[in-house]
Amino acid sequence: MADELLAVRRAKLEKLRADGIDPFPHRFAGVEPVAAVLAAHEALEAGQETDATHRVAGRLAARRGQGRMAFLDLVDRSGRLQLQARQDVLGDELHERLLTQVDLGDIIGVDGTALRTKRGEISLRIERFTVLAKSLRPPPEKHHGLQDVETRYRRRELDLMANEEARELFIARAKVITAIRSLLDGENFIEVETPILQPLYGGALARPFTTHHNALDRTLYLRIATELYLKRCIVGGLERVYEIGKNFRNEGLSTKHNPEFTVLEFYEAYADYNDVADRLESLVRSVAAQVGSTGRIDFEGPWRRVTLRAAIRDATGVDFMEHRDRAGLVAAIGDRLPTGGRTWPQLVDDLLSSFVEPTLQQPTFLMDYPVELSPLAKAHRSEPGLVERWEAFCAGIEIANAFTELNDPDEQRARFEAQARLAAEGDEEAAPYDEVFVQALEQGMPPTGGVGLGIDRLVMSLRDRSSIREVVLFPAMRD
RNA sequence: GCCCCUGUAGCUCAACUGGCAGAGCAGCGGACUCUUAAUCCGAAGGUUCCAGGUUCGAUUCCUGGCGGGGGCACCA
Repeated sequence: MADELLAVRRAKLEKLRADGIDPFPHRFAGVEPVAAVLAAHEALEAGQETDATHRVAGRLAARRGQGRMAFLDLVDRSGRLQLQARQDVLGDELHERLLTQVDLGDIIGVDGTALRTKRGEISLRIERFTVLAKSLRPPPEKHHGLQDVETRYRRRELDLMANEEARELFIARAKVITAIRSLLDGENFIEVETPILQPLYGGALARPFTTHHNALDRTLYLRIATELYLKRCIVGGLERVYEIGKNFRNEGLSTKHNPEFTVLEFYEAYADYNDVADRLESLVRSVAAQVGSTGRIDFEGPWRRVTLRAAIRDATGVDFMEHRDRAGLVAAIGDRLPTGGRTWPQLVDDLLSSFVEPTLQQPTFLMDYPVELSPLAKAHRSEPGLVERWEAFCAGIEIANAFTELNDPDEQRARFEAQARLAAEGDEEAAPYDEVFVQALEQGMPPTGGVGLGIDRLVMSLRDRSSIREVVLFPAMRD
């Protein structure tokens, strides 16, 4: 059957060629979005015709009627426009060609005149049409669209052509990134590009992808974060920098994790974590206002700010600051979590992810983390054992992470040494010692606040999607 | 890596307790000059994911594999 469908379309392709029609012409200039045509004739009354001509192009999505008059739906990025095909306008040959050689799914260009049909739909009467690309495979079902999740992820082009909400989502995603750039540029941030291929990875605790450079005959890593290079830009005096790009982490896939994911990081000299919290909050609020939010999350109001300590204490009764030793914390947790083999910082993280994170539906900052979890953050100005770090959550997942950046090179060196000890104990996610970065700090880095924001996760919350695969065009899939 | 669910026509979905695998859309032939999930008539379209097993008989039950979804683990 599949072969039959393909053969029929190929036969039509050959028929077009036999008739002297190029089924894959090079260009079609002067196209208007269909939404512009619809907007221009909003005032027409039912049955009213015009002499206004328009040129549109897009994919043929539906066809009604097979006789001397037919209606077709043309879809472009801006929307859907009904076309009216009349034999008395096109002539016998062209009308016949349109109805028999052109298939649903073909890309066509149309010149026509605007009217509103007796049934009230703004339409374009086809004066001329051009096949712009013959489609040799059948499109997804016209009414139900493409539902199969696997096909939607693996063959995103089919999802995009069949499902308007998929198009809307990825257009919205683009607007999010454009809005972020515009807002940061307006605050005198400069956008930089730092290496994706790195001789040493850093800036987060994660396992990297490893590759090899032949000419240099050396191992390179795909970055897991942009943090260390961006701080070197701050050391260099760029003062306000940001980067939007992919990070890569060689870890499991889940509804919240894709091995490559898009992150905004920005760093601001002379600011601390409170300043950058204010900045992130207003940034996301503006983005949400510009792009719109379809979910139940309210980005408008002030975001809740609570310490990590209080959040865990309120949810569990466990105050990790009163149990700075592993044994004490294990005793306080009791049988609520498996504690075997977990270190003290891991247990704090477990408490957070099990009992606090799922409850954080509306935007919330959790402030002040144990130093053990944060090798790049500056010690808290008043709370011993804590660092000035926050994470922002909404819809039960983390969307951002920020520090008052550690700028004391000796302290940074000591933190790296602590990580090196963890690595020696077998922790594959411990941060490697980065001497070049420490030397950069030795040049002197101003007090700095920095933020990482997960763009994929932000789009998830703005468009009410529960899987990161819904917001990544081509998510990682098994072969 | 573990657990649960899942895989049927190009697409969207059916198929009772194990008894000839069906419909809509799309496609094909035909009718139709205001349709819009167009309508009507007709004919067609299947390796039921793969490999085994049980059975007179398997889409259905069992085992294994592969893909997908969800959860756990892991992880910013």
